[in-house]
Amino acid sequence: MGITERKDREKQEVRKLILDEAMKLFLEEGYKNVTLRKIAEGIEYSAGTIYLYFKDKDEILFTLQTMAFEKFHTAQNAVQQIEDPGERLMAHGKAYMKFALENREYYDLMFIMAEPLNKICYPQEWTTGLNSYNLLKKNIKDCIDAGVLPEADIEVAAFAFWSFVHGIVTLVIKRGMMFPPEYIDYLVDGAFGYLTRTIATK
Amino acid sequence: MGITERKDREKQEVRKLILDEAMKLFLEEGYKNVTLRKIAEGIEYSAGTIYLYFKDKDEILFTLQTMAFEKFHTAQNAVQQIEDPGERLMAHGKAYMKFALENREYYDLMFIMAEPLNKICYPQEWTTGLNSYNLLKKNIKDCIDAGVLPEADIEVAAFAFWSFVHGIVTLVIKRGMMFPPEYIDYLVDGAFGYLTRTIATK
Amino acid sequence: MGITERKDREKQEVRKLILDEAMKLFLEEGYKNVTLRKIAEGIEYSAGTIYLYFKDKDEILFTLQTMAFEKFHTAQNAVQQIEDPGERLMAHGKAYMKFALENREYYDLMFIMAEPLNKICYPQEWTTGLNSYNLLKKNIKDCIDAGVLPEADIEVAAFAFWSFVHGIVTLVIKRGMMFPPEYIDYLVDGAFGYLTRTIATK
Amino acid sequence: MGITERKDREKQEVRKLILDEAMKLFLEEGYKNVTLRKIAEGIEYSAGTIYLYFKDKDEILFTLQTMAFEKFHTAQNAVQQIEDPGERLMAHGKAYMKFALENREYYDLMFIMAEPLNKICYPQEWTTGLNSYNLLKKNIKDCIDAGVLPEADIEVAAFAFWSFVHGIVTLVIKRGMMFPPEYIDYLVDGAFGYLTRTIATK
DNA sequence: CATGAATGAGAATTCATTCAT
DNA sequence: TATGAATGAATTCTCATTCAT
Repeated sequence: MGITERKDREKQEVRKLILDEAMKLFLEEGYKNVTLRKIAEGIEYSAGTIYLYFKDKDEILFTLQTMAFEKFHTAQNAVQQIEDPGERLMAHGKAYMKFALENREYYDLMFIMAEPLNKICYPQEWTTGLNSYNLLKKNIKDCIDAGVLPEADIEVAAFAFWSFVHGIVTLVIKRGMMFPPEYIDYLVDGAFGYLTRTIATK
Repeated sequence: MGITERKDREKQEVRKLILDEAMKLFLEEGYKNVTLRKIAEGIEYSAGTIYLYFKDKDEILFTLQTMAFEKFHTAQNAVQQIEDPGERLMAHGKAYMKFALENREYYDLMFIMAEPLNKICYPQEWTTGLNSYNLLKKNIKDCIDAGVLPEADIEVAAFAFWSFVHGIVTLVIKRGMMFPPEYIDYLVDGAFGYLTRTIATK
Repeated sequence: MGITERKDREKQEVRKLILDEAMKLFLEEGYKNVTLRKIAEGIEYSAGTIYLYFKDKDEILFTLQTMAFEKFHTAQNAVQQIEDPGERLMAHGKAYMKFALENREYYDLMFIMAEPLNKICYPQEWTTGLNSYNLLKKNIKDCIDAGVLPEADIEVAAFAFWSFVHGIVTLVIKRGMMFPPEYIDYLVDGAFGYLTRTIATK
Repeated sequence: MGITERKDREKQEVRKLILDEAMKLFLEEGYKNVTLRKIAEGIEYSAGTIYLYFKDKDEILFTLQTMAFEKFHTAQNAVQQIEDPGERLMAHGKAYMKFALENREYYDLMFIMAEPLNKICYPQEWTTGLNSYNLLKKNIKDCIDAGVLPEADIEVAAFAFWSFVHGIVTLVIKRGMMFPPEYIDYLVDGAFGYLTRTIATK
C-alpha cells in the first residue's frame, strides 16, 4: 500500500504542476495564450504527457475554474467573523471587489468568460460556486432580519446585491480604459458607498 | 442612375450578409468561432471576397461594435420623452436591460468582449458610446436636482447606476445557466425594483 | 484614318502609363512588390484593364526589361565620341559602372534577376542587349588594333572586360553590406583602375 | 546508446531531406518557388513537420547559406598547398570558378540572392565567408610581395580580383543563355587567362 | 509513465486572373 | 474600352491531438 500511495502522490504532483503552469500562463498572458505547448515547456514535460493527466485542454481550463472558485470562497469567508450584519455585508462586498480586481483573470474565468462552461451544466461541479452565493444570501438575510435592509425575497435581494458589485468590477475589468486610471478607485469606492449607504441608513 | 443605385444596393447587401453571418457565428460560439473561412462558407462566397468589403477581420468586428452602439443609443433615446425624472430614470434602466437581454451579442460586443477594443482607444470612434453615457448622467442629475436621489458626485452616481444594471444583464447573459430559466425574469425585475425603490422613495 | 490613329495613340498612352507605374513600383519597392493591384491603383484604372494591354504580369516585366536595355544603351553611347581607343574603353567602363550603380534595379532586371527571362530565349527580343555588347566589342577591338590591349580573340577579351565591371557592380549591389559604406567608392574606383592600368600601360 | 544514436541519425536525415528538397526547389525555379508546402509535398511529410526542424522559412534558407559557405571554404582551402604565389593565385581563381559553376545554387545563395540576408548582418554568422576572403587577400599579398602583381592596396587588389572571377561566374550562371552552350567553357577559361596572363607576366 | 515525431485541420491574408456587364 | 465583383489557389504558420516506442 505504501507504494501505491507514493505513486498516487507523485501522480497528483505532476497534475498540480500542469495546473499551476496553466494558471500562470493564464494569468500572465491571458486565455488565448494558454497553449498545451507552452504548458509543457514550462513544466519541462512533453506535450503528450499532459494527456495522461487530463482528457483534453478544456478539462484543464475547467479545473482551473474550480480552483478559482475555491480561492474566491476562501477570500470571502474571512468576513464572516464580523458580528454586525450591516457591517458584515459591507465588508463582504468590499472583499468581493478586492478579490475580483486583484485577480482579474480568475474573476474572468469564474463569472465572465464563456469558454469552459459547456461542462458547468453538470451541477455537481458547480458546488463551490454555490457555496459563495449561499454565504451572500445568509448575510443578506441577516441584514433584512436586523432591519438594516428592507424586506424582500432573499433570492431577489441577493441577486440585486451581487449584480451591483459584479457590475462594478466587470466594468472596471473589461472597460476600465474608458476612465482615467487614477480615477477608478474613486469611482469604485464612491459608487459602492453611494448605493449601500443610501439603502442601509434607513 | 437606376443602375448605379441597384449596384450600390447589391453591394450593401453583400456587406450586410457578411456582418450578419459574423454576428451569427459570434452568437453561436463566441469570438474564437468567428473565422473568415466560416463567414465565407456561411454566405457561400469565397474567403477572398470578404476582403473586398472589409480590410481585415478586426474591421468586421469593429463595424459590428459600432453598429451595436448606434442601435443601443437609439433604443435609449426613446425614454427621454418622459418628464418626471424619477420615472424617466426607471424607464431608462428598464430600456437598458431590455436592449441588453434582447441583443445579447451586441451587448457582449459593446461592454464585455475584449477583442476588437484595441481600436476603440481612438476616441473619435468611441463617441456614440459616450453619448449614451451622457444621457444617463443627465437623467441622474435631474433626479438629484429633483431630490429623487440623494446628493452625490454625478460621475459617481452614474457609475453606480450603470454598474447595477450592467451587473444584472451581464450575470444573466454570461451566467444565466445558474438559474432556472423561468425564474430569470422574476429575478431581474425584482432586483432592479428592489434597489431603485429603496433609493427613490426618499 | 484620323480616328484610328488617335485611338492608337490613346492605346499607347495607357500602355505607357502601366509601364511607368510598374517601373516606378519596381524601382521604389523591388520586384516582389510589383503587384497588378498596386499598378492599377497607381494609374487609377481597374486591375482588369491591364489585361487589355498585356497578356499577363510576366509580359509587363519583360517589357520593362527591354526598356531598361534601351536606357542602358543610351547611357553608353555617349562615350563613343572619344577618339582615343584606350581612353574610350576606360570611359566606357566607368559609364557602365555609373549607370549600374545609379540604377540598381534596372541593372538587376537586365543582368541578374532570373524572373522574366523564360522569354528571353527568343533571340529577336534580345537585340537591344546585344547592341550594347557589340559596342563593347568594337571598343575592345580598337584597343587591340591600337596596341593598347594585348592580342586576343575579341569575344574572349570582351567577355573578360565585361565580367570585370559586371563583377564589381554586382558585388556592390548585392553584397555591398559587407563593406563599410564610405569605403565602397574607393574600392570600386581603385579596383577598376588597378586592373585597367596594369593592362593598358603595356 | 545504440538506440539514441539511431534516433539521432534519423532526425538528422529528415533535416537533410528538408534541406535537399529546399535546395532542389530553389534550383528549379528560384527563391519564390521554395515554399514550405512544396518542400513538404516533395519529402512526403506534412507541412507542420518542417517546423519541428526549422523555426521558419528563413531559417531553412539561412542554413542552406551557411552550408554553402562551408562547402565553399573547403573547396578553396585545397589550393593553399601550392608554393609559388602566382600559380597559387591562378589555381585559387580556377578553384573558385569551378566551385561556383558546379554548385550554382549554392553560389547564388552566397553571393547573389537578396532574400535571407537580413540575418547575415549579424557578423558572427558571416565568419566563414570572411575566412574565404582573407585567404584571397593572403594570396594576393604574396603575389605582390613576390613581384608577380603590381604594388597596390591589398584591399583594392583583392576586391579587383574577386570582382573579376565573380563577374565571370555570375554572368554564366545568370545570363549563360546569351551564349552558345558549347562556347562557354572557352570564354570562361579564355577570359580568365587573358587578364591574369596580362597582369602576371610582368 | 513519458516522449518525440508527426499530423491534419485550420487560421488570416494576398494575388493574378476571369468575366458579365 | 473599362470595370467591379468574384474567385481559387496559394502563402506562412499554429495547435490540439495521437501513437509507436
